[in-house]
Amino acid sequence: MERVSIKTIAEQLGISVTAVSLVLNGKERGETSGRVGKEMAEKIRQAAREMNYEPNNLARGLKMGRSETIGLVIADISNLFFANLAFHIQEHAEKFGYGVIITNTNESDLKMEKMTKILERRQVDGFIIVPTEYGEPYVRNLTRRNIPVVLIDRYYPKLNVSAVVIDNYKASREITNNLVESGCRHIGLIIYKSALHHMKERKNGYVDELKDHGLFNPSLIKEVSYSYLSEDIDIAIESLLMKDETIDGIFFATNTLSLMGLKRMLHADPQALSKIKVASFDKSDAFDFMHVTIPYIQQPIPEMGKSAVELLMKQIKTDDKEAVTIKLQAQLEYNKV
Amino acid sequence: MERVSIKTIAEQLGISVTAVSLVLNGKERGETSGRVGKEMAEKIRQAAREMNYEPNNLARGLKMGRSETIGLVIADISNLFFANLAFHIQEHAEKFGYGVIITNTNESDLKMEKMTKILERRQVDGFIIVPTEYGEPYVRNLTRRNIPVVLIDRYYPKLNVSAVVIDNYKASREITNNLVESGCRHIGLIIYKSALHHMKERKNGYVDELKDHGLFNPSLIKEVSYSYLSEDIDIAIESLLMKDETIDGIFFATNTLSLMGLKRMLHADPQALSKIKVASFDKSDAFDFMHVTIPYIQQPIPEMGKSAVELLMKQIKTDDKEAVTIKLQAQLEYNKV
DNA sequence: CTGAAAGCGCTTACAG
DNA sequence: CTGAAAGCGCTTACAG
Repeated sequence: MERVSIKTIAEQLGISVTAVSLVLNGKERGETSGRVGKEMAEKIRQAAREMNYEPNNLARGLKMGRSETIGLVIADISNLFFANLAFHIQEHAEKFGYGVIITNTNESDLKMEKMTKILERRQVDGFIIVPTEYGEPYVRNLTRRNIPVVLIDRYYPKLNVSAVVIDNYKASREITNNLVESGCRHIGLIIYKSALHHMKERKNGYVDELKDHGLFNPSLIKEVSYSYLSEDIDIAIESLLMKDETIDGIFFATNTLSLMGLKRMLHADPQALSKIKVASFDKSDAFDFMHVTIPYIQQPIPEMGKSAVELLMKQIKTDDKEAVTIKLQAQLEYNKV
Repeated sequence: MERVSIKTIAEQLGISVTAVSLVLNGKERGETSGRVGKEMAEKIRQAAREMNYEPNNLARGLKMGRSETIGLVIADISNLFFANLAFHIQEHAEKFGYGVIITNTNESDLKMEKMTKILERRQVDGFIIVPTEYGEPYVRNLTRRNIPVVLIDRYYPKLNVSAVVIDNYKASREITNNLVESGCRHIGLIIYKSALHHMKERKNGYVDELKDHGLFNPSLIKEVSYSYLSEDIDIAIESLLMKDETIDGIFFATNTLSLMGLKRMLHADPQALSKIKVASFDKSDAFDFMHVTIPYIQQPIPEMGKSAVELLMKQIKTDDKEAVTIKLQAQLEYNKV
C-alpha cells in the first residue's frame, strides 16, 4: 500500500505527470497550458479513482505559494462566544476549500505573538484574529508585510486593518436605555478593566446614556481584571449589593461576567433579581432559567464569521489590501421567561 | 521585503544551504551529518535573526513526510463539552510542537468521511476523532493504512483502534444509584436514540442498576433523535411529566439533553424540580442556578485531551501501532446550591 | 569542517 | 495534443 502520487499514476499509464496534473485539476482544456485528449482524460480520472489517489496539499501549497489555510487566533475556544464564532468561520471557510487552524491566546499578548509566528511558519494564507490587549504590534507586524488579516469582535482604532465588529457603543446605549425605560435609576456596570477599544465603547455607551438621563454615578462602575476574575467579581457584586442599597439595575459587559455575576448575586441574595434588573452583552444558557426578563445584546455570530471569511478571501485572492471595517447590527433580545 | 529562505541566508553569507539548515536545526554537531564551525554557526544564527527568517513548515513537512499537524474531527465545536476537549487537545499538542486543524461533523457520518479525506490531503500526521454513528468504515479505512488514529469520548467496540474514554456503564450505574439512594422510585431516562456504544452503555448502566433495585420500567426510557432534538425532547418531557404522575427522577444522558430538558420541564411546571430529582451526564452552566441539588457525571476533560494527544504521539513517533484503550475515571459531582 | 546534489509531490511555462 | 524540465523551500546521504 504505497503512497500514490501523480507520478505513480503517470507511470502506470505510461504518460507524463503534466497530463495527470492537468486533468486532475480540471485544466485539460486550458488556453495557455496544454490540452489532453478526451479519452486520455477519462482514463486518468479512472486510474486516480482506482488507485485511491489523494493529492498532497503540502506539495501543492509549496509550489503555489498558497496553503489554503486560515489561521484563527482567538482568546479561548472553550468560551461559548468564541466557539460559536469558530464554528461559523470554519463552516464558511470550507466553502472556499479552506481549512482553519485554531489557536488560543488566553487574552495574552505574548501568546498572540507566539501564535501568529507559529501560524506564519505553517504558511497560512491569512489570519482572522480576535486581538488581545496590547497585541497591536503583532498585528501591525503582519499587515506591514502585506499578509492578509481580518480582526474580529474587536479592533485597534489606530490601526488600519480590516475588521468585523458590531457597534458596541450603540448596543451599549440601547441596552442601558432599556434598563432606564423599565424603571431603573441606579444602574451598575460590571466590565473588564481593559484598554481594548470595544470595552471602552461599551463603557462609554453606558456612561453617555445614563448622563443623558441624568442618572450617571461613576461609583457604580466596577472594573474587574481578567486575571483575577472570580475574586474581582465577588468584590464588585458585594460592593454593589451591600454598600449601595439603592441599586436597581446591573449591566454586565460580557456573557462570562453575567454568568459569574449572577451566580454571585443569587448566592448573596436569592431574591436579588426581584429587586435588581439585570442586562448583559451576549446570551448565557442560564438566562432561560431566571424567572425575570433579562435583556441582552445578541451579536450576529454567523454573519460575523461569514463576513470575516469573505473579507479575508478578498484580500487573499486579489491584491486589494484596502482596510474595510464592517459594523454589523446587534439585536436587543430577551430570554424566555 | 522578499521572502527570506534558507537559500537567502546562504547566499548572503556565501556558504551552502546545508550549513544553514544544519545550524538552524541545531544539528551542527551531528554524528552522521556534517558539522559546522562554532563561529560560522553563530554567524548563521545571527543572520537568521537579523533577516527575520521563519522556516517554511510546508517545505519541511513535504521533505520529512511529517506535517506536525493533528487532524481533530469532532461533532460540533460549539458544544461546550467538545470545545473544552478541543482546548485541552490543543494546549497539549502545542507542547509537542504540533498544530491542530479542527473540523466538525455535526454527527454526520458523511461529513466524517469528507473531513478525514480533507485532513489526509493536508498530510496530518494523525487523527483524534470523536466518531459518529455509522462512521466505523471511515476509521477503519485510516487504520488499515496504518495512519495513526485515536478515538476520543466514544469508540467502536469491534474496531481495534486506540481510544480514550470513560467507563460510561459504571458512571451511569453510579448516578442512577445516586437517584435511587435519594429516594427516587420512578426514574425516567432521556437519551439519544443511537447505535453508538457509549450511549448504549449509558442506557445499560441505568437499566441494570434499576433492575438490581427492582425499579426498572422500560416505558420510562425516552429516546430522542439528534435530528429532531427539540421536538423529541418536548414530547419526551411531556410524556414523562404528564402521563406518568408518579415520576420522581429523570436522568439526562448528556448536557445538551439536560439543558433542553430542564427548560422544557420548568416551562411545563415551574415547581417540577421540587417533585422530580434530576441527574445528568456532564455539567451545564444552568445547574448552578437551580435551587435543588443536581448530581452529574464530571468527565476528566483535561486528562482525556492529554491522554489522546500522548497516545497519538506515541503512534506517530514510533511504529508501535498497537491499539490501547484508556478508560479514565469520571467523578460524580454536584452543583452548588 | 563544508558543499553539491537529489528528492519530497506538486504546477506550469516552454518546447515540440 | 503531449512531455521534459524547472522550481517551490526544505533535509540529508554522499563526497570531498
